[in-house]
Amino acid sequence: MAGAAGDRRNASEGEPVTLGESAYQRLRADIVVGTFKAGEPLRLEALRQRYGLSFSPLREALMRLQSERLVSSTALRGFSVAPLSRSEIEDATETRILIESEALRRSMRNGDDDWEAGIVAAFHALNLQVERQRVAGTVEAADLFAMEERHHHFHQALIAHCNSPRLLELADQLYVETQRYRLPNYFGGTLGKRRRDAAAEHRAIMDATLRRSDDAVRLLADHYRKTAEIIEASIEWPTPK
Amino acid sequence: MAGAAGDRRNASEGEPVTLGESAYQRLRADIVVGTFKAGEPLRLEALRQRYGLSFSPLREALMRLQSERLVSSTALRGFSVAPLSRSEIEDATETRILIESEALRRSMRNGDDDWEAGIVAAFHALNLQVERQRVAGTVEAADLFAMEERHHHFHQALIAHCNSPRLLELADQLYVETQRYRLPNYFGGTLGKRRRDAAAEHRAIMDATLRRSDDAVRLLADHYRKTAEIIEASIEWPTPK
DNA sequence: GCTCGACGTATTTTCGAAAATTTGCTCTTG
DNA sequence: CAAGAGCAAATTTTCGAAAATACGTCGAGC
Repeated sequence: MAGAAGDRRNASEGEPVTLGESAYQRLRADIVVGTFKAGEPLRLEALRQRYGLSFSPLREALMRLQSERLVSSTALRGFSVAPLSRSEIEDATETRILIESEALRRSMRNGDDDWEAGIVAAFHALNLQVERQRVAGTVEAADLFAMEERHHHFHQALIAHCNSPRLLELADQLYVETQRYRLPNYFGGTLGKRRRDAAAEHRAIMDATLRRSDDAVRLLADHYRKTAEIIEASIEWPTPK
Repeated sequence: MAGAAGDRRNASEGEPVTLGESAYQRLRADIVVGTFKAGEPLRLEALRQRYGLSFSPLREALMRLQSERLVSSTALRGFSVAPLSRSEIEDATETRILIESEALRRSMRNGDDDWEAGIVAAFHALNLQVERQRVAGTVEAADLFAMEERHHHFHQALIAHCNSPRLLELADQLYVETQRYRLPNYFGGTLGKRRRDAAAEHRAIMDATLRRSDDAVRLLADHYRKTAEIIEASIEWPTPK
């Protein structure tokens, strides 16, 4: 689920062919999932042991992650997991809305039949997984990753035809950033408390998009803002805001 | 002019304290200025000799530059300067407009007296340099860098109070990307042909901004689009678009 | 004449140790 | 008792060489 889609590094992506690439993917996954908590220092020796790598590929991966705002560093004091804060979450959310709104508008303008088919397919695949999980009752980690993957695909499909490599890449980056605060929340177990009907929201967004209605943009923005609100409410912050 | 403003890496920026940082700055400058042409492969051995460094800091710098779209790489085939194309320029321009329009709107909403003063000061400093250059008649490289620096500062000042670290960082990144095609054009010598009154455009943008008029956003977008058009027209492209 | 494989070279990627710098501690001094 | 100098240990950063991989050339086979 992690380093897959939306990375323009290796032509048609795939398995990490380089140790640096693998370090990047594993580190990113560990940060997103919360294995390394926000603010925690990332000591090179520890990482070297954990992943069985040498310094060079690790530093390269950390450098990359820093550019993506998952890691921060100070000159000679090493790296640490980028901190989370209310304002960071809000900034990420609003930026994501800005990017994806524009991308969605353009997609609706350019989108052809394949584009529509892609959206419908992704939506269906997402719902299958949701159903499967609802029936099973339990939440395996593997299921969760499958969910995330399909959720991501759905949102990618919406904006796929915006015809801007930059917007697509930014959207992917922001997806990962927001994953960082969505995922720990799932694990945290406030799952039952969720009165939210995400499937309905997704369907509404899809319908409006296929209709080429500007409502789609509004619904998408609401979707993201609601998510952010739920997350912010479910975390007790060290120092307010 | 290069690695200075807008980099959140070392608290209050400053001199490169690390070789990796210095490699990053020098490489970036060489790419932006056109020392390394678009598409040109960046051989590590050559870079090692040129900068007198070892592989590790070089690779780190290249990794960073790749995240900023100045460099591209393929798994085991090394790095090269990211290619330029009409569509890349257009994408960069339109993305920049999207980002800075939003940032400008927010700045106009939040901006206080200090913000206004910063804009006026930056505008004045920019004009001083323009005047100095007009009088001198010649274009030293150093003057050009001073110009770029002040130009950058002016555009930063406009959006400085948008209250979004992400938007500011994206704007800075896109500034550098567009620098890449603006600068070689200056050197190229089509300078005399420029019928454009950039100073007037800047003044109009500033005035509208201080008035908190939505015209500011339109003027800014026009400003960037016009720049892109001029550049695109002045380059003969290998394969059309 | 063309394709394909083997081989030597060029280049990238990774490693482990050396150098440089920070951090924490102790001991002095005022 | 606070402030600071001086060390030792921990950590990051850099290096140069070793390993892995891609590239180009040449020759054999069809």
